Amino acid sequence: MEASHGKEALILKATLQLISEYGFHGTSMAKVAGRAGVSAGIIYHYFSNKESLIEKLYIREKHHFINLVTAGLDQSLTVRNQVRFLVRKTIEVSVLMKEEMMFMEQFLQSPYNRPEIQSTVNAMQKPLTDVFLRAKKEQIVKPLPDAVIYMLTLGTATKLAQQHAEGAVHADDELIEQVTDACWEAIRL
Amino acid sequence: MEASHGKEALILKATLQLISEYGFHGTSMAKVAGRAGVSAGIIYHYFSNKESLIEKLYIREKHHFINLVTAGLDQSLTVRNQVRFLVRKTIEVSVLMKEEMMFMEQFLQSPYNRPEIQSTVNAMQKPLTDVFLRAKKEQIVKPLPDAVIYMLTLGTATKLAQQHAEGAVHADDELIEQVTDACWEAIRL
Amino acid sequence: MEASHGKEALILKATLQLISEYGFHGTSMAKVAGRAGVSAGIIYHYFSNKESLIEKLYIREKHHFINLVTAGLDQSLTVRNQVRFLVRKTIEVSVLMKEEMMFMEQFLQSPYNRPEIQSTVNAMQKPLTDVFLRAKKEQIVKPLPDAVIYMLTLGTATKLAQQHAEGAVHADDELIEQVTDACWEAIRL
Amino acid sequence: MEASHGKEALILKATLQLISEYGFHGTSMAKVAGRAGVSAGIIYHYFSNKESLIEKLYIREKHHFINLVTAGLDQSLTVRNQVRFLVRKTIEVSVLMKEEMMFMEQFLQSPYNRPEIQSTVNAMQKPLTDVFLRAKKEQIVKPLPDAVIYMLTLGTATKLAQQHAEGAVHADDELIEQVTDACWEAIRL
DNA sequence: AATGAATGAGGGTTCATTCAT
DNA sequence: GATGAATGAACCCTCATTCAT
Repeated sequence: MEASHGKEALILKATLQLISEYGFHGTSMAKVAGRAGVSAGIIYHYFSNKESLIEKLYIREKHHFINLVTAGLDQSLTVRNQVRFLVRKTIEVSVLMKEEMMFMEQFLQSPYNRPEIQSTVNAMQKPLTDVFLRAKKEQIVKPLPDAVIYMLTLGTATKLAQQHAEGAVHADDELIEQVTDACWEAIRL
Repeated sequence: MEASHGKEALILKATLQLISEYGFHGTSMAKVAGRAGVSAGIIYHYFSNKESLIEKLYIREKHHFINLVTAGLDQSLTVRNQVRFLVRKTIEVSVLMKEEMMFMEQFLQSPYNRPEIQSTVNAMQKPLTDVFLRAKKEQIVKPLPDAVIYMLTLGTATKLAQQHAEGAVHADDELIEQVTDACWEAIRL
Repeated sequence: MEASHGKEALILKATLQLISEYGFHGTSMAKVAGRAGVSAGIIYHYFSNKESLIEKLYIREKHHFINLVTAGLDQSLTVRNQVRFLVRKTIEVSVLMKEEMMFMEQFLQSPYNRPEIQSTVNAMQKPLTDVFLRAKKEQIVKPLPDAVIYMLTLGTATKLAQQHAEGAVHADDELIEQVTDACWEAIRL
Repeated sequence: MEASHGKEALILKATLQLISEYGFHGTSMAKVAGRAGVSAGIIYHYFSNKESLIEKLYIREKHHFINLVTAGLDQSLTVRNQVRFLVRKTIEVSVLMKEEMMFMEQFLQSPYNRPEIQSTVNAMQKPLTDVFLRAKKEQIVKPLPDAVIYMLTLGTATKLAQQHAEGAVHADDELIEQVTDACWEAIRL
């Protein structure tokens, strides 16, 4: 019963791995099939084309990522602490989901990215962005454009995980706490 | 002698434009030749292959970028103000050099990037990184790993320019000053 | 027993429609299955392969077509009027059976056509060709090869229907009568 | 000097042969390359894609065909005799250009055919169609739609050549004369 | 120095057919 | 009888690179 969907999952997993390893350019449908242990043709049974395969993978991974980051978000905390929670969690989850993060970063700069996709993602991110909006409304963070606020916090968090993945730094608990501090200092009023 | 370098420059310029417009995947050697107004074959007279062409372009643009950012760096300023100068200048230059920035960002995540190239770049960046090292030594910024310090300042500065290029924000003088502040707050002790 | 033939008929009908709409090249077995509302696999229960499906469809449609054209052929008429009857009827039926005609025309020029199939068809056409043979024997039409006689009459009749289908002409009763005249003039002695 | 164009001609020739032998469906670009003795890639240096290759071939062959048919058309003849000349010549040329005729016939029913192409062809055919228009104006042929007139003459002429190619009849001088007669009888007033 | 024709491997995709269920 | 997932060969096309001119 889940065997029928097993193949679709294998294809998605293989795509994720290959793109994180070799990039979009180095990931052909034939390689995906090979890594997934299926024939090339069957991919088109589950996905209408390469673009659709990659889009669906992106949406799925982004969804998963957001779920992990917002899981355990405690609304009874102060907004300040909710912001810090989200930054810290973004780093932690990004560090753990190395392949997924590399894929998602690459996607953003690939020709597969389209405004409609980011609209979909923005809608999914609402639970997350709401916290930052509230912080701005309560005037505990600077009155900067939303995009700048996210860049200074979640963007930085993601970048730290990238540096960790590249081996440039080691993101242990202490460093994660320090960077969470730094992000907060960047936006606090 | 100059004529021959003229053609090399045309090729590099065409490559830069095309990659910033269409990405690596959408930039074939034939298109480069077409845009540069030269034959496809002659590219291989100046560059041994596509990889080499793109590497040389990256090094050249990075060099140019660093020169522009560090130009006018006043050693008589306080270290704090030198740091702020570099952050502000990084934003300003990045905003002006849109195509170059997009190319360099794409390069970093492309399969053309290699550790040796980043070593070369790191050497070029010494005048720039020295300022940050001094700031750390003088204990006016947090004792974070160098990579993290750069990420929180120059990385953020670059990212702001990207957002500006995408139209997500408008990087006017006021916003540039605010983000420079934010970066400084992130790393100051 | 009837239910099973119902599915076979659906498949044949879908094939006819699709080929008349999109041609042989644009008609995949998957599309046939979709249009017929059956699974792709079941087609191979009724037909051993695509070639066989198309052959059977051709024979069936040709048979149907000949039946319609020869229905009502009155042996008590003069041979001249029997010939004219057949020409007129060929035009009329062809105009009405647009899809079937387009399919049969395409079949003739496709790689699915084979001499054996035309032999089978020729046998079916005997009631029709007999009239022309008698006309030749009675020396009321020119002593041309049979194939030429058919070409000048039935071939032309079919072509008129094609032009009608393409919209190049409008085959109303008057034009049908005129072309019937023309065909007769072409072969009469 | 003509060597550079030699390859384009080889490709066109190979395409013509293969389509006349195996039809559109049986003629892959790889087979064309093989038959022409060139690599598959070079075809796209001369033609932007398969569609363009086939279109250009069709236009070229049609042009050639019309030139041969109208060559030697004597305006000092009576219109009746000019019509007969064109019919006879159409048969003769079609019989000689077997491959070209089969290709052109297949093209008409292929998905590569488009209204714009037929417009282009119609313009080329003007010297030919003008003769028939004059015959209608002089009221020596029936007042039938142009398309029907062409069908009854040139269409039939072409069909005879097809039958000859298939071996159904042998189009010798006598038969050609007889069919020319028949076509004339079909349309004369 | 310079051209652009030529190659051939590899790209994404389609499709007739098979087979476990 | 019936399904539709699965295969794999073939399809059209692109591209970095080479080489005769």
